[in-house]
Amino acid sequence: MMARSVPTSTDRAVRTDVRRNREWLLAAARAVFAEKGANASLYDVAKRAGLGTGTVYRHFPTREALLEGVLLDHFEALRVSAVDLADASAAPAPDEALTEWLRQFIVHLTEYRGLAAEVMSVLHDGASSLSLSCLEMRAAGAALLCRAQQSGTMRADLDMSTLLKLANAIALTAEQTSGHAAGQNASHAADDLLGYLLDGLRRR
Amino acid sequence: MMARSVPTSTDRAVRTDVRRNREWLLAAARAVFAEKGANASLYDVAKRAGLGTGTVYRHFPTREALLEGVLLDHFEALRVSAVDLADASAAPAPDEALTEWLRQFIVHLTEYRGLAAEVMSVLHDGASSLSLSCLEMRAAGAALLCRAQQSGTMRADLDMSTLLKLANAIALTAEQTSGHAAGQNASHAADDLLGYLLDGLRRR
DNA sequence: CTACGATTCTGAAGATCTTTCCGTTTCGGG
DNA sequence: CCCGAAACGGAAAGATCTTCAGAATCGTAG
Repeated sequence: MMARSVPTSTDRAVRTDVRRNREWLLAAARAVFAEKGANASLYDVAKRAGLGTGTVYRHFPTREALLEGVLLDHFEALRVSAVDLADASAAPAPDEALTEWLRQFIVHLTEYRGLAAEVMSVLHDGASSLSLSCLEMRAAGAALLCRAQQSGTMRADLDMSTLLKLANAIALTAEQTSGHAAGQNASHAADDLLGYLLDGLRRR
Repeated sequence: MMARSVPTSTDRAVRTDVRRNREWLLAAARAVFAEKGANASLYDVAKRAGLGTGTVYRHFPTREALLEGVLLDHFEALRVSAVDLADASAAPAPDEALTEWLRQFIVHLTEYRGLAAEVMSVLHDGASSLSLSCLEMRAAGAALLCRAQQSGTMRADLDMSTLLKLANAIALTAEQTSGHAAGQNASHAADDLLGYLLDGLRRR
């Protein structure tokens, strides 16, 4: 193993203030997005973090990058949840597990106003870093879909990509439907719509 | 009947240049939206029309108003189509008629890039003028839904509002999915998603 | 045909937001 | 404690939306 004591230009100890500022920025972004929606100005994020706008761009070169930073935790939570729900020992039936996971997916996407639309416009690019950062979540979710298909309750001619698109569409609709009051209303509307959709995706 | 020869302050002959400029603006908006998407700058619209930006705002106080002007023709076409499809004499079965109409609805909403998103964010305000301007189209479409429900193929607990929101979300999703190549790809993707959705909205 | 009043048009300016840039500050190893 | 590299701050440029006051234009009346 190469010695860590000979740092090169690409391998340098990360300054403590850099890491700290990155955390501050993510926390500020979460707070501002929750308050003003996912389209809040980056100036507001910088101000809330007590930093300059230039620092935002140093850490997150684009708005998309900042969004990705905020969403990574959500994707990881969804991945973990998918793994838990797929655990054969304590898990619910395959069909219920998939339903519950999609419900959670939609809850995460309606967390901030405008988030579903942002994710939508970026999730299906393939090349986008956001797309890559959720690959593991998609894989874990795909396992749930596969299980449901093998158990015979879900259509066989349904791929994970389409399923996520439909869930995304429902999140988008639920967000619009519930007006400006986020929370229970959106969740309830989303549950109804998801119920309709899943009925259509089940085997006859 | 009141004489037209005694114009009051509120009833005055519309200047020819005003009407002409309004048409120029709508034509320019259609061209620019088709070329650069529905989020094109209003400055571009003004420039294309050979008018100043202030003139855009005189005719259409908000971006939403301009969008409405552009969409009126689309809504009317959809209303006519709904009436045709509901015509008992030559119409297809209720279920197929509704499906076909929703397909057309989605085609119209994917005409310009970004249009579905704009409509989505504005259509469900109730108070918005865009929402009002499509009331007749909604009514005509609702007749199709009602027919499908009475014929027993569609669920009874489904309202027009929810159905349109879902169709809107699918248009949006399809648009994002198919990348930047509008046309057949988007239509095809949308057809798939709509098919899945409608399966869920049908009666068992 | 011309003059007049009301309406409309223009384009510069203010406001907001995104993004870049460089002088200044800060960190942490030596 | 010193120094160089890296990071920070915030002004400024660019883009877009929107407003406004003065200039231009139209339609009518004389």
